[in-house]
Amino acid sequence: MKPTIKDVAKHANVSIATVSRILNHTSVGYSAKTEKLVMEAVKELDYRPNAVARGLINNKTQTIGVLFPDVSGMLTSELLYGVEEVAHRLGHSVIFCNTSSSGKKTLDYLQLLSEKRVEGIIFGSSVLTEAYYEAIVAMNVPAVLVSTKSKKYQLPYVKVDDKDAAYTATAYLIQQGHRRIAMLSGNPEDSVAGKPRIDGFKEALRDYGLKGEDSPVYAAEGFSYEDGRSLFARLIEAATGVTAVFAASDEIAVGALSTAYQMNIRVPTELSIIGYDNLKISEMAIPPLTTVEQPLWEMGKKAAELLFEGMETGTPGKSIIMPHRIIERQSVKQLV
Amino acid sequence: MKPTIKDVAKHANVSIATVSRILNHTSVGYSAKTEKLVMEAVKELDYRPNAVARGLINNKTQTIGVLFPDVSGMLTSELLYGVEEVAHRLGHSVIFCNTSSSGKKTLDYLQLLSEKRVEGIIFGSSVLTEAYYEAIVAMNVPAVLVSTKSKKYQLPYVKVDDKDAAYTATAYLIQQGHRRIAMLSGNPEDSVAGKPRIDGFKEALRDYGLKGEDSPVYAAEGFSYEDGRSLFARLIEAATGVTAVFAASDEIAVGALSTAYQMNIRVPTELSIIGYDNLKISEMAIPPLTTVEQPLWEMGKKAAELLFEGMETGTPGKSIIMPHRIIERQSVKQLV
DNA sequence: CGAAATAGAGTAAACGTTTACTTCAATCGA
DNA sequence: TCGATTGAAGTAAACGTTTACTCTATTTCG
Repeated sequence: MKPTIKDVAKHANVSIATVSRILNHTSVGYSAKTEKLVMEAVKELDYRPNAVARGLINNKTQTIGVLFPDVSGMLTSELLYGVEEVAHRLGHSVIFCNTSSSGKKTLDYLQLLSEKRVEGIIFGSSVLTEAYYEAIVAMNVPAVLVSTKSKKYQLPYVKVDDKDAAYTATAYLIQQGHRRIAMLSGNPEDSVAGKPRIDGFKEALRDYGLKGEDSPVYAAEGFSYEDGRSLFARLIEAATGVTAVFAASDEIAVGALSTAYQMNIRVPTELSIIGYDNLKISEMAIPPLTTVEQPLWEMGKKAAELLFEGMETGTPGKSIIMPHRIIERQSVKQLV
Repeated sequence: MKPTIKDVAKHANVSIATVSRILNHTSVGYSAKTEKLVMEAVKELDYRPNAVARGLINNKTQTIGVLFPDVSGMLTSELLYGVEEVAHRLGHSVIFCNTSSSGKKTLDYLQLLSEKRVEGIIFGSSVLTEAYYEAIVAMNVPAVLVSTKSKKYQLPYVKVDDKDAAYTATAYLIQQGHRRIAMLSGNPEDSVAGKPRIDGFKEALRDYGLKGEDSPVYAAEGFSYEDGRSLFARLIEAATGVTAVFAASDEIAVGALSTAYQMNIRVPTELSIIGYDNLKISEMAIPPLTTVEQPLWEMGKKAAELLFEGMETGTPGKSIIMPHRIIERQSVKQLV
């Protein structure tokens, strides 16, 4: 069995209260001499305080829960790394929960996290259902959303403005001289990454006086590479005279790139493509993909900071809209 | 404050012992009538058992720790998903620790996990130093290595045989008719992913009677995309008459692909490339990358299963060599 | 010099559970 | 009928800490 504070106390011939005070660096209550004695005993026995006992009495677990759907591992893993970094810096652990986009698993996890008495939760990249929200408020700990938001329920979020970012991407294409642009969208039912991006696309079209008929949007079920492939095939089949495409995710863009290659359509010579996310793959694509960046790592960090702020102050804190920007690489051609 | 078992007991007019028995489905010690009463009180108060109190008395936290360096997020995130899946299935939580390949951070985390009384640990994708090993045995809980191993220290591991896999890749190239093959290696000092792959490469060369001078190996510091780019540039500069290259990681392969594209070298027409890992990017590459697969998800699962087995039986369990195989895509050309 | 202040250290309660042990009433068998 | 058995339920100790409170010896100061 692992040594307990009692063993240390016995070993150093003091009371457990004294040991506790020394270990917690309570400013008062012991002499330098006994401190040395105790520290020696600690070394000797290789004593490690039991965090669960501590947690019980302090009512603090120094642990947060993070829930992500497994979708598009690249996106979520960057977010995760961001939150891990600040959690670690602040002395907290993170329990990682992969929801697999399953309602049951999410609810299961929320229950579990509640029992484990995590002090905060970060919920990422999927839409917040009523059941989730209820479960979260029932836990009575701060929560923050990352890369998602909810109009209906008041939880602070950190994300980029999807509509804005889509607008920026589209406007960029237009400024490069494109007049007929297709959008390859993810699920339009998705109220956070689906619809808003379509809206931003259309708004840019309108603002620049382009006609909607010339600039169709094709929508898929999700935002994956496979979706990108089939979306692109549909686009080509339709033989619209489009010169550029705005993909709602980098994975879609890369899928498009890939089938373009197979169809012998040269990018950007014959067709320009802009992505969305700035995942690592966009840099690695051939040609390197011009895309709109979401600062994922920073978003993870900000979300965690927001959460810890909430945990300290007891108030929710303000949502953060993260800046997005175009990363110019080589998949978009400037038209004369 | 959250309701405790006492509140439930009071509310149902029974003792806390009874509540506890009912909640734990102890087969005996209460009537159906009181059970119903208690369950109603639980509902009413929305009571959730406090896992930390439970953990204290049972000496079980139902939690494992997972340590990964952040290197190449794609690789580790797949592993992570694998372990998460089985951990969840078995009712355990996973504390995710990103070591950033830093010795200090790793040791910090090991200490923390020890204090949190995790019941097992999974250590992945980096070399096990003496200090780590000591820290792990000091915790006195089972541990398993994944995607790494240690000759010196006896911990069970699950990984593919790197030398074998490199051999397979090289032999494949040779069978496709290639006689001059370059290897783009990661860090040759790396005793798990570096040296063994080089050894496998050389052994295949030898076994098939090819001369080492015709088949140079270029080595970098790491296994990244950037490394792949510079490695490939060096290869071309050297103007060896090589017809195929074996890259020690998919990221290296994709880096090579990318600079080949820029240098106007057609793959696989002019040059064949085979990768290693079978990350998602290899499927997305242009052309789709032929590579040797490591079944990462399964490796994560196996590692977790091995760990839980160890936790139950109290004995370390047997290491597992996972199968590897060639995934044929389009980056390797068959020579006449 | 003696009372008050102070510093060092110990005692014990509390955190929310589980569980061995006890108590009590009802049922059973002879 | 009565002791033995059984089943339901309660009591209290224990898990490893923290901390309010207490005690004692020493220092301080008028």
